Amino acid sequence: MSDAPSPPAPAPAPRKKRAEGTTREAILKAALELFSERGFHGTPVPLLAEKAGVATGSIYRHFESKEALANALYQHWRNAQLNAWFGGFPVHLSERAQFHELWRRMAAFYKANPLVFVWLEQHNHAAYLDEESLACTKRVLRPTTAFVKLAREKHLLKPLPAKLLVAIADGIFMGMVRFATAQHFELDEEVLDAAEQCCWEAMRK
Amino acid sequence: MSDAPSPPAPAPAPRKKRAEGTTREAILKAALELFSERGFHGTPVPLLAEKAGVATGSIYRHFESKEALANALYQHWRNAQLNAWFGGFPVHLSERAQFHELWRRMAAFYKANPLVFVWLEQHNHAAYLDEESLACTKRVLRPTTAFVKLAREKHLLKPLPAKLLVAIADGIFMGMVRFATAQHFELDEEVLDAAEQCCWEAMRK
Amino acid sequence: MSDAPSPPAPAPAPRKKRAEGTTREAILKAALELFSERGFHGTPVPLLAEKAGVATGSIYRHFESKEALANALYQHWRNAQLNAWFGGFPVHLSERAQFHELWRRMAAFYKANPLVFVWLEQHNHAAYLDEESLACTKRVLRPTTAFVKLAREKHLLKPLPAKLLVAIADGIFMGMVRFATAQHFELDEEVLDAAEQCCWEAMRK
Amino acid sequence: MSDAPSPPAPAPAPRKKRAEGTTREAILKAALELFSERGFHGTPVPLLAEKAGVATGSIYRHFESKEALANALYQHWRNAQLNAWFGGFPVHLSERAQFHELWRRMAAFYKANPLVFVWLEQHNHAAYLDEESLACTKRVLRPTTAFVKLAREKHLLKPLPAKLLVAIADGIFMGMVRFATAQHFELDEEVLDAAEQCCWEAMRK
DNA sequence: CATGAATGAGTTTTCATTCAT
DNA sequence: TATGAATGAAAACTCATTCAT
Repeated sequence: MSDAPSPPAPAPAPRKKRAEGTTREAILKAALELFSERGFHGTPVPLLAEKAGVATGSIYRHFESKEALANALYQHWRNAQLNAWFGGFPVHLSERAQFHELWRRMAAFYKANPLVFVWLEQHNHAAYLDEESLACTKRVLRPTTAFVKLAREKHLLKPLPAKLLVAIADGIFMGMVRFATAQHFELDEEVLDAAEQCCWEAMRK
Repeated sequence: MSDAPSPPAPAPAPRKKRAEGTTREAILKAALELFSERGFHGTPVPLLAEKAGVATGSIYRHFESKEALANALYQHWRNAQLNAWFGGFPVHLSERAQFHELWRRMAAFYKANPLVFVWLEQHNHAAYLDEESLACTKRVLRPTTAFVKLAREKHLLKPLPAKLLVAIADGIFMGMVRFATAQHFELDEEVLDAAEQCCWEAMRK
Repeated sequence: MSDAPSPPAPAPAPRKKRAEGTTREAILKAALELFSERGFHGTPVPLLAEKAGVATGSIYRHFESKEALANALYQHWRNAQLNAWFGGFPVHLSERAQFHELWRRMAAFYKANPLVFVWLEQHNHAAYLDEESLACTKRVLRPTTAFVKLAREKHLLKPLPAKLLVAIADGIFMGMVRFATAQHFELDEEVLDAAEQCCWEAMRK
Repeated sequence: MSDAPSPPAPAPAPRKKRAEGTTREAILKAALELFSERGFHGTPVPLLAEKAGVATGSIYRHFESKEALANALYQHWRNAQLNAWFGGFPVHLSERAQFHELWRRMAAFYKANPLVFVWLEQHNHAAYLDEESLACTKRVLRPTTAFVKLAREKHLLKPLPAKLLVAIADGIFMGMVRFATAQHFELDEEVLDAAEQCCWEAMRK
């Protein structure tokens, strides 16, 4: 009815200026590190902000919600992956050579962004991923499946469901990555080539 | 503030009667379902209690904490897995036959407890796992690695690090499972055998 | 990828036990006082909890959200008002006597719950009120309007829209209440009767 | 993190040009609309800025704080009201005629600024109003009270406290306004005259 | 004088855990 | 041993305010 005490004193704030888009990038970078280390639900936003070197509130200036941030991150990296794996792919090569090229690209992408691979694979079906994120996942799977189908038609690969072959290849790559991860993220040429050979022999007719 | 007459009977506390040990199991069952679906941090204890059909407080009668519950669950299933995979294993068979046997057992265990596989694989290095849980993981890995080493020594498998071979085999199995899950069909004999063959060819010299 | 520090230590908590329904009542009481004093948006939930003598979290055990609390409060008091104004109303009396009776009841209700009247009137169209709350408002208006229509038909009141007459009467009552509020909530018999007479003369033919 | 090339042109800061004083007025206009619709605490400054078509920071170029803005707005309109109600008031007329004139002026002011009336009436004792704002309120009340006292002395009005009579008249006016608002029609002559007559009969001896 | 990203305290809400019954 | 209301610290999110440009 009458006078209620006004809030204590709305606090000032030191300022920082960053180059265009830098804040967003910093947040995405921190999110990748923390999400892959501790999981989505295991990562509090303030921790994320601290790691990104920004204030908690700034997160929400760039992303609608924590969930939206996770989706943006997911889509960003799925797209980057799609590009790294298939951008300007040399389709004129023989199937075996194409496979080699793809394997190399996958490895290169992993080496450049070791956390990304782990995160993408582990959070495939997380409840917080939206339609668009799931669509991105499919977009990456499509060319792989197409390639496998073609090679299978040419009787180079086993007459198994293309998706099964893809799943197996993916599994082998993931196994190799896990092995590398256990060895402190070192993925040397030798292992890479060996795993590629394993994979090819797993699939080939 | 007072227009509803207070209820005449003070409602005696309902008490649920359960067979011995059943409550604990109901909790573990609910935990498995929820943890594998939503993750550890994504699963509130009250929800867990509801799914288990017990009161929230009852959880703490059976487990020290949520973390302790997760570890108990993890250890329970790692041990079950160890037993299912290697209990009374026919070590007298040929390596190829042993591999076949193992593959079959892995599949059988997966079919019997599909969620377990998913959960165990995904939460390998989670922060909430204690020493004992990690020890359980190693205990499962040991016989597999030993088998691979032996077969490799006999020049049946490629001369690669045993851990890499194991990781690859594991990856293929996981790929197969994912494939089955994605296609919404039971892991049938055909796919199972095909994947086994792929796996063997991946590893063999 | 590896061990993230588990949360600091999830804090214990002293307990309190209250009679059935007491907590809810305490919350509603505190909410009435604070909402009418500082408005809905001007009242932080922790303050509300403190005033109610409960923990912040307890609010959410009894109400879905702050908004739901406001609606529950609103509906509670609108219903109480309906009952106080019209419960067992002596419809056999003359119109003038009925008006007197109603005026007395309105005053009695105000005297018993001074804050309620103010709050109900001021927050009539607040954005946070739901369907049911608005329906409650209408339910209170209906008998008043019906009474006015009847008296107007008997040529006791001016031939004006019933809703206008009701609005005017309501306005006078509110004016009286504001006057009383300014005088430290004292609403003495004299003022009450005088205002009643004013109101009747405002409406009568 | 880096697959999009940074934009070629660094985008020069857009600057809005407005006629002198227009920005301040745009802010006040937006504030009136939002404060009367959602209340002071329910209106975020960024929303206000958006509605006013200015940047958030610009608000603080024209007003010390949100609270200061509310007070400026309040005072602005209380003064406007004072002027509209009593500026050059024809004090030579008979009391009844003066009352008619006042009623007309009140209605005219309401019609010209419907939101103002609502806001002024509802936020009379809000905690964020400062001394000066409250003084403005009193300044509007003074001539009304004086007029009522005079008329009462001349035995034209009931021998009641002047403040009660004023409160009643105010209540009737508000009731009329609410009625018009609820019926979604303009305050027409007919209703206006009828309410005036009601009000006079409520107060007159 | 204008801008709007950045800030961090404050707000709403959740949830692991306790304990009187 | 089971219950579930109560707790309060921490989570997600908001917003008044500042300041580099």
